[in-house]
Amino acid sequence: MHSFLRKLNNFGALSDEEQHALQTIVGPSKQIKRGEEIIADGSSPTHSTLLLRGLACRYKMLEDGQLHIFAFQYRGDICDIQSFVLNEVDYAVAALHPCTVAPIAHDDVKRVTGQYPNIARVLWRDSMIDSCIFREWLLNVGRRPALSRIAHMLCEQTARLEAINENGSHVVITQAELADATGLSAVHINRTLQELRELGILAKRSRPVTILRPDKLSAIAHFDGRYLHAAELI
Amino acid sequence: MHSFLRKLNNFGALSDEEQHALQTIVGPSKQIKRGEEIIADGSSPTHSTLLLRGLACRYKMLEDGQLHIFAFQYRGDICDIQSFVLNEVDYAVAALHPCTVAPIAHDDVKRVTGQYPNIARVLWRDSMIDSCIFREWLLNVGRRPALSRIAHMLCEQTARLEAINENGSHVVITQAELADATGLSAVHINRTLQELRELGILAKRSRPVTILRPDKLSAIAHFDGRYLHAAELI
DNA sequence: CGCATCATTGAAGCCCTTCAAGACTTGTGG
DNA sequence: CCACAAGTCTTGAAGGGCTTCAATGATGCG
Repeated sequence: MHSFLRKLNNFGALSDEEQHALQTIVGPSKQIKRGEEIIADGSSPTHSTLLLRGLACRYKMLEDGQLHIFAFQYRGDICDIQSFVLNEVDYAVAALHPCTVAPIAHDDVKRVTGQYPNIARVLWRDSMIDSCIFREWLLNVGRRPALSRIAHMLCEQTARLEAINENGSHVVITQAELADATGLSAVHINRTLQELRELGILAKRSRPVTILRPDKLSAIAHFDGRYLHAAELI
Repeated sequence: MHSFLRKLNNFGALSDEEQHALQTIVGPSKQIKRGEEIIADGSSPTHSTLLLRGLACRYKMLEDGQLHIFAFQYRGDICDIQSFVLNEVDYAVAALHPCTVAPIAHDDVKRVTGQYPNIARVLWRDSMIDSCIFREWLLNVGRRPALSRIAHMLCEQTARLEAINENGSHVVITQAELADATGLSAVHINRTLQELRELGILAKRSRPVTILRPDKLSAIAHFDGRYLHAAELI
């Protein structure tokens, strides 16, 4: 049913009963417009938010107005399980495309995880995969030159689309958003994408970003998708 | 007793019974020499490792031999709770100073978390704080110029020393290690530290790094320590 | 079919890197 | 207590990757 169930269940082998328990705590869905904020920075929501459709990002606003995106969220992702565990979020979530979201009340999560340790384990595991991705991004931003860095970002997003069975879909992220996520300037993103096109790795047309040679892209990025822990999903 | 208990207990208000359960699963401690590896990248340990004394770091080795440090660990930290939740670690842990460590068997963690949901919650919470720190580092590396970036790193490490009641202690991290953690070159770390000294923020002597004006350092770093979720500890 | 969004381009320059050598510090053994 | 080695810090010079600014061109939606 819910894509998040499929995702969570891949890890911990949830029983039917556990799956049912999880299904019943998902609240009524809601539409969010492109560009709208889903969760405000510094807020203490009483529910976590499940993304059912669309593309969202988690980001922080810096003191000088700069934006930094540190996660892209696809359907099935719980955008702020953190607010359950830590009560407060230290980031914001916004819709990059029109989204459908649904709330999961913290009280319900508490009850269900108390009753079924396996559910707690599976949610914990899901949030640890988030951590793996953060670390990989840290490496990416801290160490790799622009060409590899952007290649890596494209590889990851493609892998994540594949993991939710949207193989046909292209990465639809603007150059400005890519810049905010990689810590590069939009201008340099543009020039580097052109370089990838000239290498025959990306299609000439700039939108959507179309990967012609995933093998070469992975090689440039030194991409090893194991950190996504999504092997089971493909 | 164990410093990790004090740390965990600050969050979730563990009962005496729960604290006792946690205490009993800590295995016999072991000494690790400076520079020695504590956990190997890619390994699947059957226990997680608790740091009881010393300074360790988590890091990844890049394809070209570059090192990237993405976390410093102090006493009380569980270096790889991830291996419990995800079975495999995708990083290595090494001792930067002589360390004392103790194992916590995964089987015991599984038993105890199953029996006491509150313990699961508290461990989960601890690993989420890790995530908060990763995100902050991501921001730091991705966006801030060298001066702010290094200032931020110094602020964080000082705050963490204070959180474990080692106020008197100075940050004892070499310039090369700082470089590996901030994604800057060792040469530039050196020049930027000199700049901080000339500003009167750090003491003239280079070792140990001595902060004379924490207020100015925080201001340059735009440091807001709330993401450490250690307020209760100070 | 007009307007907003997104992508592209050129020029100038700075922040940071790399390389390579030398000075200082610290700990260890004689 | 001194000598030596290893580790750490410092310095200079040259250069490159990326940024900023500012303007123009393309795209696509209502």
